[in-house]
Order: sequence, then structure tokens, then C-alpha cells
Amino acid sequence: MKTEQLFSISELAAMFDISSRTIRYYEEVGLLSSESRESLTKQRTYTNHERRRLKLILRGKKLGFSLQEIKEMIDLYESNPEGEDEKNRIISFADQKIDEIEEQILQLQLLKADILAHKKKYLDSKD
Amino acid sequence: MKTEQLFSISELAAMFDISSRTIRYYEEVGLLSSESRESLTKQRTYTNHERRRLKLILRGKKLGFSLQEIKEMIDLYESNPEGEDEKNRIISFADQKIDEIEEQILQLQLLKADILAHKKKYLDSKD
DNA sequence: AATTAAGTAAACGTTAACGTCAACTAGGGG
DNA sequence: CCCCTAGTTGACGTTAACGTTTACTTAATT
Repeated sequence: MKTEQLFSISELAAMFDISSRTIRYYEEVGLLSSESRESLTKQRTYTNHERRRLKLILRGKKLGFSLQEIKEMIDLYESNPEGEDEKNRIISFADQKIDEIEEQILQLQLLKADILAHKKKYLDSKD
Repeated sequence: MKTEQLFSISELAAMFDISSRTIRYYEEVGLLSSESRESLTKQRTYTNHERRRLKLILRGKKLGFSLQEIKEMIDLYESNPEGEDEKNRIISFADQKIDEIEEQILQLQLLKADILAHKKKYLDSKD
């Protein structure tokens, strides 16, 4: 049998350098869960599954996505579509997100080029 | 002589599909100016210079940067450093931003790969 | 068992980035 | 000159994403 390691809320918070409040907030808005909790008033415990999920959330945040967008993307990861329609809906959502991401990458490359150009300008003006 | 075209605030707003209020707010926080205004109570007019600047602001927003970060980056474009120290400070700021951008691009590529993998999973489960 | 540390829910506070509304002004057409 | 449209400055309202505080409970330590 497999004994999954459990984390407390402050352990998880320390791992990612965020506050406990932030984790509770993510649960409040349905981004995270702590299923392995005995009762509603008892303390939360987290498994590796939730740790990975939190990591995904924070990556999304660093990239500038809203919690709502992040929720949609992660739900995509863990959704279990029933009919063909549902699958098609998910696949086209994925395609749409991929397009957005590619556009973002493109814009970031343009921004990088801009900054490089200006940096060069200041470098050339030295001496 | 060169006659620069002038735009009203609502013309500029329409161009970029934003509100006039947004433009005034950008001026309020020092991101934008309307120098070609006669007096403080008269109407604002914008030149191509400010139009380009606004375009940069909106690109930054789409990329998830805060207005404060955007301000710092654009100020970099238009700053006119005096001493060597000032130039070096600007250049190292540029380097730092470039690092951040490269990291963002990397993370976006990972996110894209993730989504592609999950899309494939759903595709394979079809039929 | 008693103290201390850590966690909980609830509620109010905060900041960025605007939206909205009110009261006033400037400028052009007829 | 009058009217109408577009613009102006406050000032207060709004939403997301938490921070902070309070009063209380659960878990750990001695």
C-alpha cells in the first residue's frame, strides 16, 4: 500500500512562499480543495496532488492570468468529459488557449527585441 | 515644416477600443501626457507620439504587467541618462527585464506543452 | 492536565485599475 | 446668440485578490 505524505496548511504555504490565507482563499473560490479533511471545522491537510495543483496555480499567476482563467485551465486538466460534444468543447477550448499563449509568446519576443534595441542605444552612447 | 496630426481623446479611445476615462487615468498616474494642451482646463489633444506610447501601454497590459511596471519600461525607452552611472543603472535594469521576459516565455512554452498533452489525451479517447 | 502553538471562520480593510455620475465648460453649426 | 455635443474635474462606487484582526477551537508540548 501507498502512504501519501500529508502537509499542513502552513507547511504548504512555506513551500511556495505564500500565506495560509492565500491557500484558504483559493479553496474559497474553488481553485483548491483539501478533501482529506475529516470535518469542516478540523484542520486542513493536503496531499501531493494538491501540492502539484497549487504549483500550477502559482505558475498561472506569474504569467498574469486571473484566478478565473487559471481555474478554467486546470479544470481542463482534470475534467472527465462524457459525450463527444463535451470532448469537442474541451478540445476547442484547448485550441483557443494555445492560440492565446502563442500570441503572448510572440508579443513577449517583440517586447524583448524592443528592450534590447534600447539597451544597445545606451551601450553605443557610452564613451 | 512638419504638420503633426492631432487626435481628440475619444478618437484615441476609439482607435484602441478603450474608454476616455482610461486615457485620463493613465495621464493621472503619469503614464501618458497630453503636452499639446493649451491650458489645464482646455481639451486634451494627442500626437502620434502619444498614440505610440499608448500602444505600448496596452501591449504591456495584455502581457499581464502592472501599470507601474509598464511605466518603468517605457520610461526606459525615453530616458536620457546623463552620467555613466545612470547609463549603467538603465542597462542593468534592461538586462533584468530581459531575464524576466525570457523566463516568462519559457513558462508559457511549458504551459502550452501541458495543454497540448491534455488535448492529446482527450483526442485519443475519442472513438 | 495545563500551557502554548497552530488552525478556523467571519468580517472588515486595502490596493490597482478603472466605471459611473454630477456639475460645469468649450467649441462648432445654424 | 442659442443649442448640442464632446470634454473637464472631482468624487464616490466596484471588482479581484488577498491582508488583518477577532474570537474561538484543535493539536502539540511540557
